[in-house]
Amino acid sequence: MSYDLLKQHIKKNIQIPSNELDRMCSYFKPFGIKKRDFLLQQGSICKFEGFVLEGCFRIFTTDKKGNESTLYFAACDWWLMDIDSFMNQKPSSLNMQALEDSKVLLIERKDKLALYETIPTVEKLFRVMSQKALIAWQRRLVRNHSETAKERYHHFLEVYPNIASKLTDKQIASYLGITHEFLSKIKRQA
Amino acid sequence: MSYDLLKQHIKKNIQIPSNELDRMCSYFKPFGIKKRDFLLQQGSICKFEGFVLEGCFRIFTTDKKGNESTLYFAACDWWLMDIDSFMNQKPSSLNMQALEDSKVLLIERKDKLALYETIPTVEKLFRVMSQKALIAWQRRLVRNHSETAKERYHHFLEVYPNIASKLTDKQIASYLGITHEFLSKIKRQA
DNA sequence: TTCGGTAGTTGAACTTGTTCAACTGTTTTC
DNA sequence: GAAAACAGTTGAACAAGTTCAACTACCGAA
Repeated sequence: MSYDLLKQHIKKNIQIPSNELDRMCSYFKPFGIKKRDFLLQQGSICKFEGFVLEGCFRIFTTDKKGNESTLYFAACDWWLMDIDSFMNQKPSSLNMQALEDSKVLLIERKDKLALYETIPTVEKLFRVMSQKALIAWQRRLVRNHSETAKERYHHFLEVYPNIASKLTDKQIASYLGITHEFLSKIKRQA
Repeated sequence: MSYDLLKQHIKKNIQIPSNELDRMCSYFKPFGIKKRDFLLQQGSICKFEGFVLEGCFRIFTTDKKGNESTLYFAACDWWLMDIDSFMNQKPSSLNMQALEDSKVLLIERKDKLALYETIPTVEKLFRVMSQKALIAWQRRLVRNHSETAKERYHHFLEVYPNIASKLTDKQIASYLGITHEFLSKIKRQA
């Protein structure tokens, strides 16, 4: 059953009565997407949030100079959201691209907003998840400031071996904030 | 009245009945702290969260190599929290130091946790605030990846002129992730 | 008021990471 | 099955940022 993973995930974050959990999950609809297709593209307005069941996504942005910067990768058990575009209904600055054939559970904006109003536990869930994400972003910044690209590369391989194995070096480089040429030189040394 | 600023801040983020707002704020206690003193020190366990009324703080961490990395500055109308240490009651990796004589409103951990349980709107408030903070951290990462130190420096001055004016170049450099010597060289060019 | 500590500047040598171009091998696509 | 597109490697020249040391100026404490 495709909702099990989502339910497990939620229960890892908060305590929730099973009737509320069922009701919440009932708004999520399964959706399949093919390798290289985009779930969201820069410039469009985000009307959903998603939870990855299978496959892998890259969430990245392209700046004025044309450089791609990868914010994060989302494999199984991760969330796909563009909070800024979703909450404020403004054009997104993010791209969400499937790196392989993938399956997600999507919830529409109106349903999500309704859930916030009708099930207080949903507020708690996303408060807890957002705070955990904040901790991770803070750690990543400190790491970027205090470690060399080589150290960051090896740390990434160590912490996300499953995700790393699905990625090209170019994608990893854009996550680390270096050129793929330099990543190639790092690998030669190591 | 010292609670006005906090109340205004909350109402900017969510809608909340005034009796709930009053009750929530009643748990916050005024606290004064002198220049150079620490509200929280690396290694200790964080038992509070705070809201800055006056003055300015620097939130930073010191890594194994002895390098300081500044996560953010908190002036009037900003929050002081170490979510990781506060939620998980583990030793903090952060320092919160007053850069000038400052006034804050502090809420104790047990009161904050009780508020989450008794006033659902408090969950919403911190969900919304955390999500806004997440957006800011994501933007900062992209900026670090796509801009030079010089560009980041000028952007910082532009966006936070009030805070920047209270800081030494050393503190700004540790926020930007560069050495203070290099910041000095940037300033010479500009 | 003097002394010690910290902030800021500068230069020279060095390390880290970029850019560009050329080349190789592997996937896609038609 | 061929052509085109993309991923990865390498080298040389370059740019960005660090390190260390020396120096100046200022602020805080006794």
